[in-house]
Amino acid sequence: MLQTVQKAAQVLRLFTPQQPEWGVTEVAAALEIPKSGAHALLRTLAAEGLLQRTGNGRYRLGWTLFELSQTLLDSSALLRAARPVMERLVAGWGETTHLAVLVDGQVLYVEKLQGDRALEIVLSGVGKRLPAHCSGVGKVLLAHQPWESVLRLVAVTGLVSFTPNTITTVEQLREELERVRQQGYAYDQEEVMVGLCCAAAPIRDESGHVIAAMSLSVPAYRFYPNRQRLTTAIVDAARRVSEELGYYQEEWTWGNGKRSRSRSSGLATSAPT
Amino acid sequence: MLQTVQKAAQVLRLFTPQQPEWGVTEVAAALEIPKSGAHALLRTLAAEGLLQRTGNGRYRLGWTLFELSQTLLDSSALLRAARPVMERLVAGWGETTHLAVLVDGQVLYVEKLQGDRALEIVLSGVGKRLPAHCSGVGKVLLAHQPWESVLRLVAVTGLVSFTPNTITTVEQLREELERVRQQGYAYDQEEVMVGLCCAAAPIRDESGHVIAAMSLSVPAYRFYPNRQRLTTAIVDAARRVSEELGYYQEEWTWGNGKRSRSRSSGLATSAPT
DNA sequence: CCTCGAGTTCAGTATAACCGAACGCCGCGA
DNA sequence: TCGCGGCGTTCGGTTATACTGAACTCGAGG
Repeated sequence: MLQTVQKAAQVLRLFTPQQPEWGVTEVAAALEIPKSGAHALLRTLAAEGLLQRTGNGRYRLGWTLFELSQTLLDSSALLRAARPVMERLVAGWGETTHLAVLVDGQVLYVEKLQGDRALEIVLSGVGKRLPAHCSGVGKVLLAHQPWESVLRLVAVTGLVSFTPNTITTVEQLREELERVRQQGYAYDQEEVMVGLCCAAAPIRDESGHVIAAMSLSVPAYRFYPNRQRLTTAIVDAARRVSEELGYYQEEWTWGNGKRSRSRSSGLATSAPT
Repeated sequence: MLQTVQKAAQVLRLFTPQQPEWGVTEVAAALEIPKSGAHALLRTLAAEGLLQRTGNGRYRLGWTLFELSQTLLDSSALLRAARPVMERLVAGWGETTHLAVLVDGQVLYVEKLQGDRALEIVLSGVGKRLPAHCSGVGKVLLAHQPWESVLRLVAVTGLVSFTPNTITTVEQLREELERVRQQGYAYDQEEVMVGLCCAAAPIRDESGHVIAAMSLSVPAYRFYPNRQRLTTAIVDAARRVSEELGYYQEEWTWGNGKRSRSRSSGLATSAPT
């Protein structure tokens, strides 16, 4: 691993909405490296356009990052496939849907469409991160990670509690992730915010790997009466996106030696309990 | 300068909408470095989330870039200040406005709002780059760069010709930039596409540096009759954004020893010819 | 079954990154 | 007005680091 590049990436990650501007001394202190080293990193990153210098010798994120991000979005089959499905979901239910991916153990929200009947969800926002153990999308994504990496990240970040329903022990988490993996969807039953529930399902790429998760967020009083229908809706929507990405459920039917794919069927393998 | 970080940034810049996926060998060939070096770069960048591995050992841009870009946009005073002004501009004229910055000698479009009477401009798009010598925003941005850097970039990229009106010689460019700097705005008179014109003006930050440019793009047959009004409109809009960023025109008025700022006046210093 | 091309690994060597100290600059307070 | 403190910046010797090219593994295609 190239340590210099690691340092550079660490520098980039320092820049947050809370502190979008850093000086040499601050960076040096944050990364615990000598000032001259921090200086070299900042200068180089700025020369490459990943950072920009402000007038007073401090640094902010650079427009090249914006350009790269647009390239990513342009070429992202995931977003292209998910957006129309999410729009239909919002149109049908009037609730809010999220699309999220996992980035080093945390949930990163990639897209968010709000319905007209939806309540304003402040916590989640496009480009924002949240811990993974407490949301529907987070549990779906964790459930399809190797258990050791889940343990590792729990060891680092811990299981922060938001509501009485938040999962706080490793044993609870293990059971929940096992259940989520088996049934093919996850619920968030007021685990991150009282009164807010959601149902989430995994999205797979052509090779079957879970690369994202989709959810419908619903107020608790509308969630519990409609849990069944919500479940089939989100699972079906996620499966449709997966199919768009080239993934087909592994239920092959053999007819005269040539196998064919079954492209539909609501919840054939994983029916809600 | 840290060469390793430079290499890493070069790797990131390889990823384009045209080729959003790269393998080790391809990167090694593109950067003219041995395979093992390219391998180390890609692995490290992927471990840091700036890239992601696809199933087949190739690489795409990573979601961390999306996150960083969102942080940039969130904390960008420029966009926050410019967006409402651009919306009013579009509402009033029904034409398309662009907001652009300069990133290593090229124009990067940061925001684009289309009016209802506007023609579809395919070339410009949010997150896309174009050469700077042929567009209104480009000439505005170049005009406020040191002339040596302009020369350097011309030496590298050349002055590509798009239409008969495109500037193609250094002498033309020097004169035009001088004029643009003096009068405080630039025109694009069918220099990038026949039938398409625009008027552009600079946006300055608190210290007076030109950090962006704004433009109104108009079909030629609507541009020439309305050039005066278009000019005042875009210059005024850009000045309003600059003021929002903390910049005030250097026309001080002295009253009883205490100086006060003059915040308005359409085109006091730079009247259209 | 063989080949080709891809990604990956490894160990020696040259070099590029690291470091601490010293410099110049600006703003703040005396 | 002067002096101080903190900042970003520069510099050259030392060491650890990144570079290199050859060898290895794996899969796809013929």
